[in-house]
Amino acid sequence: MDYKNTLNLPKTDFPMKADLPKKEPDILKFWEENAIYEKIIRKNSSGATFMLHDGPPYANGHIHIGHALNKILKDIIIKEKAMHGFKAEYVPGWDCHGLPIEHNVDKSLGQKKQGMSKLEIRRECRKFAQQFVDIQRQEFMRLGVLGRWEAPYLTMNYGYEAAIVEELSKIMRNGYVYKGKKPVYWCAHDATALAEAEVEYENHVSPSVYVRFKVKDDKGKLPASLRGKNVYFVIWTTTPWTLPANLAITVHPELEYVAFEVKTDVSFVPGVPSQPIEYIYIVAQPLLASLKEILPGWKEGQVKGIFKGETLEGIIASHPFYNRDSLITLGDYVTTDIGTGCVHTAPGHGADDYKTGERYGLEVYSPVDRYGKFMNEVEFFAGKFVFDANKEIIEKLKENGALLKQQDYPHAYPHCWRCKKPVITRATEQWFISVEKHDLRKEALKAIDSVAWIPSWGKDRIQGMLETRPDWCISRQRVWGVPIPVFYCKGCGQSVADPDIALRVSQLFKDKGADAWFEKDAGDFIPADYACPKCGGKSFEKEENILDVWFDSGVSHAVVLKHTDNLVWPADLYLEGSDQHRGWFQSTLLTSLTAGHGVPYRAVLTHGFVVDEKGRKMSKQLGNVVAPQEVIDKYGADVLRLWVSAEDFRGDVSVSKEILERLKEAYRKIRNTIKFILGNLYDFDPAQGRTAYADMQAVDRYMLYKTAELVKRIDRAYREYDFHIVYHAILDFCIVDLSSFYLDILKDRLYVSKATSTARRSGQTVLYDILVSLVTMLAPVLSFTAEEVWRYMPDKGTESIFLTDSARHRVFPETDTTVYQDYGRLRLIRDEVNKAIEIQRANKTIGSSLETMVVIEAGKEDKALLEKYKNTLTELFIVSQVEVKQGTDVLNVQIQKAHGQKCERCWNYSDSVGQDAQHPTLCTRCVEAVR
RNA sequence: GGGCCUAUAGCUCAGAUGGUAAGAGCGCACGCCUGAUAAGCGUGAGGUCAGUGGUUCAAUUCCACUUAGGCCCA
Repeated sequence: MDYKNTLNLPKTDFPMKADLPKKEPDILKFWEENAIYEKIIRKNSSGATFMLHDGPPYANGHIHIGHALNKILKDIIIKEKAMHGFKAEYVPGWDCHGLPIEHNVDKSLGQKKQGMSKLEIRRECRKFAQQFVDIQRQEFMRLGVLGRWEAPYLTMNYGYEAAIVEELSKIMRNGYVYKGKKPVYWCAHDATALAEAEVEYENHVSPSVYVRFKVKDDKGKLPASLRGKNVYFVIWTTTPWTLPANLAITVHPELEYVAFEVKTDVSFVPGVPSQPIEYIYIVAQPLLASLKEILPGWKEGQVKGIFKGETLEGIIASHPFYNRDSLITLGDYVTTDIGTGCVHTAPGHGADDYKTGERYGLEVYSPVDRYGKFMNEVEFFAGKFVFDANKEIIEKLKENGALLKQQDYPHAYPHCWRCKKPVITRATEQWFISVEKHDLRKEALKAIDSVAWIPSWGKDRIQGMLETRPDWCISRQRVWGVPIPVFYCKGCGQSVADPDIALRVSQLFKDKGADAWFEKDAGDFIPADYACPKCGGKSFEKEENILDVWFDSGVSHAVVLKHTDNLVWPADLYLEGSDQHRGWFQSTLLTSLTAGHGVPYRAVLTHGFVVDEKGRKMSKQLGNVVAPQEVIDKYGADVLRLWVSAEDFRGDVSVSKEILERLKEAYRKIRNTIKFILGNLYDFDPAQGRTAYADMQAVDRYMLYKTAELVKRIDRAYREYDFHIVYHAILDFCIVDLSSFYLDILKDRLYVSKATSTARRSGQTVLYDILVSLVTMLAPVLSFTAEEVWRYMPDKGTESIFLTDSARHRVFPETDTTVYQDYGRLRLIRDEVNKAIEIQRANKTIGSSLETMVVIEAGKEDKALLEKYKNTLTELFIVSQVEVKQGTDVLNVQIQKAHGQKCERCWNYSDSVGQDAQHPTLCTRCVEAVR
């Protein structure tokens, strides 16, 4: 007789091979066709809300692995909350305006763009953005992310565009918006401002000059020994044409500066007789050596004093050819790579210069027109094109005895990407949001105190940034964006930034979007009776600038959370990469505070960036880029999701072939464990077949305790966003507690015992509870697999696993502390037994552990423990016989050959084999089972 | 150059107000099983806790610096 047929071997159709890349699309279809996301929301409609507000990715190009990381993290959180009854909506969004898109459109339009109107260009941009919204939506959905994909928020939606203007009008009304000047890259040939991304660095030879500025008033800051001498600051610049706009000289506060005496034959000064004169020059000490080589007469000079840069602050020097002061200022951007350590500063012609000027209250002086020509007010050079003026300026310096040296200087210089001509930096009128108005900076710093920053250093980071950030320049000289709703009086040029008019503009945007700005005239937006507050004029023209895209996404908290069904303001959580401390977290906070909303988020969680196995960032050059699509095609989205969960995302997150291979193995282990459990529940009906807790075997109760412990740990890890703990704890549980312990032990009982016996049902009851716990805990991470498993459950309860309430399945009211402690020790003894068996295996005396009898000599306590569980020891050790003897406190395990015959059915060795005439090859237990 | 952060076995992660805890799982090696089978089980080998210096009776754990790397600025 073939007794194998009398065993209860596992049976299940749940496949061992996951075949995720093939299977996942079917599950996606199931979710979509059955509106599972909507059903989840409906199920939780009376629950507490959990509002995670999605940061909009830029609708430009395909998603990369960083996007996948971010979206999967959000999805894990949303699903976990939803499975605990929270009303957790997820409305994804996209950032649609801005330069990068305009760029791409420019590129594809090529020459055609020249003849196109702004409206036409905007239409192209909208098309481009929409195309990538659709692409990215598909790519995000493929990751298994559930959400309101059919109605995402797009910053280019008409309603959104209108709302942007509405928010801006609130900020205007509260007095934060002002007009100022700021230097930007400017192409004099095309008469247009250029963005950072629109300049290309090309080799260029500039006429560099060393120029001396005479100290006019040292404010008592120079040593007395220098008093009455000819003291000069020496600057170096490669743009002599910016000298007419010089207002300051900047030194580094921490650097050492020297007063260097040079006896020069100043024959280059007309009218000065050829005789040595002593000059004192102030330059940075570390640069002195190289300057000695360059400047005539410096080799023989002498250091007459040395002082720190910060002591020079406030000294007044004279402009080399105008009757104007040049203030000595401090700036830590001054370097000692090249130059003199004293930096010519023209706040209207450079970014650093501008910041310094701002700190010292200097005018943003930029007397150059849109064609790069000096304005009329510029003495000597009026009307001259700046690059042509270089030569004349150098002549003027010579004339005035201010030029110490001139030499050509080849370097990389920014050029216009379109006309390829060198660009200039020129201050133009810009709109700003002031961070000082109404103590906004202080308010913002106070606000971040009330936010939970995870990890905690996120607060230090944004705090440092807020403390030093300048006013927010919100205007851009571009086409693809939301216009700044202000006007200029045609009569007097007065700007009109009126919040009420802005609100009217917003109303008009609701139907046609911001395109209305480009279709209509100023008069269509301004009430007919409106008069210029300055001159009373009644005709106006529209502002040409558009808003910084950071403003668009910055107001999403108000636009989306306050105006979308089921969403609430403020957000419970923002979750983005750590680069957003400067970006979205700040633009959100500032727009919210200035518009009068308050603090827009309760918690801000950040993740690091995806790097390779060596911790280096991904780049095409290094060839270490991992595309999410490739991972999905090769391993499946669930393995990608497992990766997201396995890594501690608070730091940088690495991905590599080995990491993915390890995760694939981990996935298979989890899957196989589940498959085994499912296979052993084929005849189990949880409604009818449950064994009462009191009737369960000790090890079963122990496992319930272990599971309860795990559940507690996992729920807490989810709450604290420690997903890598979820991963490790579940994987370890599957390997250590289930596969190599409980499941291994249980096989004998499950296979051999009578199908309906309490021994077997007790195990099945526990297996079932473990499975439900496991799969519901895994669902937020391994969403596809969990959904698949759900279909094989003995009592498939809900249409989708995400419609079940995890908490309901994770209640373990009865836990037996004694059995828990006992089994803790028993497992250690089990380890000892295994070691002893292994020695015999190595000796080739035995193969299977069932061939053995274990003799344990134990101390008093262990002996008592072993006797207590005497009847279960063979099962625990998976051996045929166990004998316990009194020994010393040092455990001694002896392995002997088991006595009796091997039972043909259960493979245990027993003296009872052969006793039954009908089944001579079976042990009594099996005879019972078979009968 | 500045701000913030990271650095424990090949991989992913634990760990300690500073001292008898340097741990887990995977991978790897060797073996067993063949009734979870492109599965399962057992045993074992892997780490100067990035480096240097300091504080201390004692540091991988505290401090400083260095190196490598990341984000944001410049």
